[in-house]
Amino acid sequence: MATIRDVAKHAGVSAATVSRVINDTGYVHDDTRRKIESAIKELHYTPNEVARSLYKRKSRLIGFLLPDITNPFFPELARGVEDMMQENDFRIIFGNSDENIQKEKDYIQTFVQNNVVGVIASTNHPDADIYRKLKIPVVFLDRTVDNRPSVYADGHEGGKIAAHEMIARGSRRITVMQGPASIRPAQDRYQGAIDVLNSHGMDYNVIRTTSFSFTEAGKWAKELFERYPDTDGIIASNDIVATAVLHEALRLGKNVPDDVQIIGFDDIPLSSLLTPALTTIRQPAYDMGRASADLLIQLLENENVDQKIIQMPVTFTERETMRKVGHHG
Amino acid sequence: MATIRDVAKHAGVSAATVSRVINDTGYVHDDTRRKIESAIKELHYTPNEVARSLYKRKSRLIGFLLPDITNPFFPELARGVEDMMQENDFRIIFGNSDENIQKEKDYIQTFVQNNVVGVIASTNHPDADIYRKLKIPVVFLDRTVDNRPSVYADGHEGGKIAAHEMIARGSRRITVMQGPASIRPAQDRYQGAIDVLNSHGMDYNVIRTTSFSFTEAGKWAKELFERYPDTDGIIASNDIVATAVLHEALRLGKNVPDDVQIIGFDDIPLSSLLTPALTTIRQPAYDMGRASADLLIQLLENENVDQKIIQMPVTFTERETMRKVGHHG
DNA sequence: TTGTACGCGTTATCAT
DNA sequence: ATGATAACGCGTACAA
Repeated sequence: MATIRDVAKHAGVSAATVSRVINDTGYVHDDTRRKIESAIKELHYTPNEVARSLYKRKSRLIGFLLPDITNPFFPELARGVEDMMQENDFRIIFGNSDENIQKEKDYIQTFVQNNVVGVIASTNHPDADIYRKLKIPVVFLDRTVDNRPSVYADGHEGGKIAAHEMIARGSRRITVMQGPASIRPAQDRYQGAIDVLNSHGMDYNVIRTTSFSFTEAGKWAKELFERYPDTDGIIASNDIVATAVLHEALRLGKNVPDDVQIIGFDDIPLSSLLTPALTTIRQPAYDMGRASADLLIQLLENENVDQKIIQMPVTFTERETMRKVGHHG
Repeated sequence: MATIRDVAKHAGVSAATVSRVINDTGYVHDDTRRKIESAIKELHYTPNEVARSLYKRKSRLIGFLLPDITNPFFPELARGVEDMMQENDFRIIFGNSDENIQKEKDYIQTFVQNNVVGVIASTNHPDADIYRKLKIPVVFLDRTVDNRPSVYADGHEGGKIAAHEMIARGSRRITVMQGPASIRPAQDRYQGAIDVLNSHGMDYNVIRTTSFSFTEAGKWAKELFERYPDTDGIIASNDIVATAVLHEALRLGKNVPDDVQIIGFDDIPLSSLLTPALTTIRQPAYDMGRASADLLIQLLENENVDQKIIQMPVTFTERETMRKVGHHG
């Protein structure tokens, strides 16, 4: 790899002058500029980001922490973050935390050791010391705390809509799947749903689940129909669980949506390809990713960011696992 | 952030001695070691990786390039890579290439600028100059070329199995979906399938597709049944397409697998949750990711790696979109 | 066993 | 308009 000194020698100038043309700082004669530029090309010189980072005490790297990229909600988020960062010449150091606080700590530490200028984190512990003590901007994605910079969808509203539609389309023995207690968005959805259910004086059942994993989703679906075999409406904690519930319902010979209505949350890409296609509350995952990256960049540029907390709207996405309004038995 | 000199001052020694205890290199008296260790703790000192990287001309970072993390096959792969790297104290700089050679170039360049010690790439252009000229080890994941280090599944064999099972279970008017011409694994599967079909003297139809995206999968599914309404067996290029085909078949009132058998490729997590559950050729994605990371680490540690090309086995995963052997009409 | 001095590649400051 | 030089934080010869 050629260094700035090699270029300087090649062009018959000093390293300082080369630095000036690279960074477009200070004066430099057109002729020398041209000489330097051609030297750069000849030697295929590109600046060593590590040396830059050392001197400036900041890099073009940002840290990005996700619970588990294997959960289909997150790739969309990640893609949004990555695209936006890429467009702004930032690179991403990426890690999965498995919601494990120790892993988070380790990652954050190495992020700092690598001079990242900011981090985007989707964590259950946004109020942990690691984050509070960080001297670089942090944007919390999909989860939030106090009034620290965050981007997340309106889960509470989503839960309300889900319950509302369930009732409007005729379900009367509704089961709500609560989702992991440690995951804030899951609880928001749940709370929104039961708020509406309660305010309508409806009776309902609750199934508690402890993860969003594919492997366990089937288990809860089975449990659900064993405990509440005559439930006629299910508000699932996300699309994975909803998919498992749909699968189990069909396996039991139930007609969806005539016997049971099902609604999910997230709108992951496969939801529309299910049969019947899954009705769900959509989160704009990709846009959330982009928005979080955008917010972080603003924070970096230190503009007085007016909007540090961005709550994205959630939309009822009507497909085939719920009946038409007014068309229920 | 405390520096090594701060620690030295605090412990009343020189920076060199501190460096010795950190890296466990050279002699250091137990007493001074203890003093230094406590100084490190008090100051919460962690070494600056950037300075290290600059001095040693190598980091603990590796570059990881994927076509699109949004394609559900890749998160598993990514998770495998990340887990293995994490266990070995490497961090990952991640990018999506969209199969776009220019984007790949840009990423590889910035990887190099950041002193990554190696890269793992899933690319359609493993023979491109950028990779040939790289002076650090590269492992090609899911795709391969010449005899450069790679980890990939046996797509050709997978295609053969798929065709074989289709025939064994009674399909006679088979349609093969070819998948994007630019994607090597897609062509391997296709080739494997038609090899078997041809050797059995079977007639078959081909549908060409140009991407693996969710949005377009439905389009090809429709096209398929319009052009070949009486096909009774479909070998899809991957599980996404297979899911779309299944969706369309059911929409048209066909019985799967009695009227049409369908087989996918990959075994993405949702495949088993479809109804009927998708029969498919499984690639061990997570293990492939791990294996590629392991291979890269070996390459990093010593040049003489015996097994530079790892072909992983593919397995027929029987579920519900194909009939039982011998039970066909 | 420990310290000194230098270099990794870059940028900013201060001369010229 | 350009160059010399110091500094960013660390690790390694080499000296002591």
